[in-house]
Amino acid sequence: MSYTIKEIAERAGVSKSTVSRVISGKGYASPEARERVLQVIGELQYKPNAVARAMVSQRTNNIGVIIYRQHHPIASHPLYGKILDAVLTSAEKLDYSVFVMTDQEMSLRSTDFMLEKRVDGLILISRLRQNVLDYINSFKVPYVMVNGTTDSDEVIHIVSRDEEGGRQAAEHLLQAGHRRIYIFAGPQEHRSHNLRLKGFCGYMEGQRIPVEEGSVIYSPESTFEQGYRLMAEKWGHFRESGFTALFATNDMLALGAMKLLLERSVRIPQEAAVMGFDDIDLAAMYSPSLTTIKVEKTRMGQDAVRVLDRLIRQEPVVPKRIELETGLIVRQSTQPL
Amino acid sequence: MSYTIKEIAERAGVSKSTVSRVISGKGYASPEARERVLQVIGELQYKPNAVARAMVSQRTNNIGVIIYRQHHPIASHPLYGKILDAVLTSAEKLDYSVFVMTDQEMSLRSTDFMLEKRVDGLILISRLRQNVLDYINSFKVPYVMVNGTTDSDEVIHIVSRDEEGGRQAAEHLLQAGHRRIYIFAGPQEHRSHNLRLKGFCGYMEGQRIPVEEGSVIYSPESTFEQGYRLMAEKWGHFRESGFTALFATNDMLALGAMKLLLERSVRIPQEAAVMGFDDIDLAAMYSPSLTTIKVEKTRMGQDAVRVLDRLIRQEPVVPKRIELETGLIVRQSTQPL
DNA sequence: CTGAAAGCGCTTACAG
DNA sequence: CTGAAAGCGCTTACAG
Repeated sequence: MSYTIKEIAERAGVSKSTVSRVISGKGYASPEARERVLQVIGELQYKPNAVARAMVSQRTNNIGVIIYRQHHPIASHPLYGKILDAVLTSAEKLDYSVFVMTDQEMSLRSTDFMLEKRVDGLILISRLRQNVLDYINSFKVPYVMVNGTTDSDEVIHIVSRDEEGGRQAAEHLLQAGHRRIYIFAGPQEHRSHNLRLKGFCGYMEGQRIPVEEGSVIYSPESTFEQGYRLMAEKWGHFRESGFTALFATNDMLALGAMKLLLERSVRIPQEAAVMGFDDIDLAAMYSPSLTTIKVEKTRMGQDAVRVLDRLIRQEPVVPKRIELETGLIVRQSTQPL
Repeated sequence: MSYTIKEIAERAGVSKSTVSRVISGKGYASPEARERVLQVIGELQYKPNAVARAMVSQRTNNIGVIIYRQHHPIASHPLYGKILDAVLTSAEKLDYSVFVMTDQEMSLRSTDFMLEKRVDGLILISRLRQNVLDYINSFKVPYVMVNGTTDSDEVIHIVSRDEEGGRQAAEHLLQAGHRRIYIFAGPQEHRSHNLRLKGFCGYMEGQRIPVEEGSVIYSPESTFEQGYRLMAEKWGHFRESGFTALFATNDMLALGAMKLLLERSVRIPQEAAVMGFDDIDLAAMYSPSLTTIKVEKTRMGQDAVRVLDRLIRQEPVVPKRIELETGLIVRQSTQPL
């Protein structure tokens, strides 16, 4: 098929060892030998076989990304897709290739795939079951968790300051004059949804305007469709109880709810302000654009790669847990045009 | 680090060859031997080293996906992200792992990566330069192009019937009573944008309502922001010339334009109907939801994997060019609520 | 500075 | 049915 180091060696009139040395740049090679080898490599468009290399060096220069999602959009997920983009870009800079797998069942299968020595390390995105984590731990592959849920202090983990973000959201709505705020809370078993709600309620309480009983609507899913359905269902309650604002623990829920409101001809933000969390692309594109709390998606992907690279190279990783700042993004949905 | 076939062999009291045979299932092994080997494998959680396997079998069971994009959203791109999702899912079913690379410069670097024998085949998404294609061709890696642009009949190629889709769009707008239609045409060097426009204009001409000079606005980009900017710029022209509908050659342009119109308090569809192309998720979510021409994103990804698998296994691939049907999706933006 | 040799962890004929 | 041997394409000490 294609050329091997042996053929390069023959054509250049040197040994395989010498060819290997000039390619790697490690070890000596006389200028003349180097010259001839490079020449032949150029002519033949020789590409070293990465598999053979990995075999001997015990390093593949591949990293694996597993995105755990129960529902459909995965690579194209507005949040995880962005993180993936950043991982791809950052990995390339460090000369890693990246395997991407999605796992809808949080099974061990995707993990096994990766553990067959195909990768030097793993980036695990989103929430995964403890048994999967235990399984991964039982092999000693370096890995980094992004936006997941774990109690272990040993797990290298990158998250947002979701609780602080929840506080920022509450603060903004209060400042905008809202007192009666409706809340759509996504799946509470997810660390982020849970902390966002906690931060929000905590701030309100601190301001002596505690969140009322019955104004928090829990949702087992955090999709656009769910936000729409939920608002359709709760619309009567929302309107009759005199709420003036809606906060959802992620943008998709907020946007779905907002669409329903718009279809009911509710003027936003005049009659109802809406606020989300994540700052997905769609938030800025919507009409009205959605006020939200920004999550550092790109940074998460970059940090994941940076930290994983250190882990792979056995360099010390300082904080086991990286927490990224959130930020308030005020847009049309909470502010008059 | 982890166990090798040699250790399994020792513990099971057989030779490496026998272990290999029971793992692969090819070749004979006595029930007793098989039993013992399987037992040891289970106890030790032995995982065969995929790299060593690839080395000898000359098959990696990996495929590479390269997405060529000049601008930012890549994995998270509303169209390509969906295709990628389908590729990931389909590949897994056929036991392939997938490398994902994005290439913003359409350079040879990403290609080189893949050509270092890391993959059995390649899926190239979006438009790539001819020189990259020539380069890939000079090696004989099997590959499939998705939604690209090529004249070569040799290239296995999956596309949509974009011209037919353009016709469907025109037909729909005419039937809805529109005669004066404004058009935002994305980058014409892209096969899809070009054909969509061609199909649209062709149908109009056939109906003796040829598209007017000056009603086609060419755009070098096909982003949401660009659609918004373009409409902001052309708004005066649009309004004063009495256009009643806008057709854009993709959803992002259409949506961006629609946001501008909504901010100018134009009632959609009563005062201006808007129509896009692609049927990205956002189209259904927007308010008003966007009428569009559906592209079979999932099917594209599935077919790409299916065809590439045949190519890799050296089975005959029947049509070199697969064209997928488009379909009209009528939503609020062209139809009164 | 350079080459012969061993070895990475498997698979695959080939004898037995 | 089973094991010894060769080999996949590299890299890495080790002599010279």
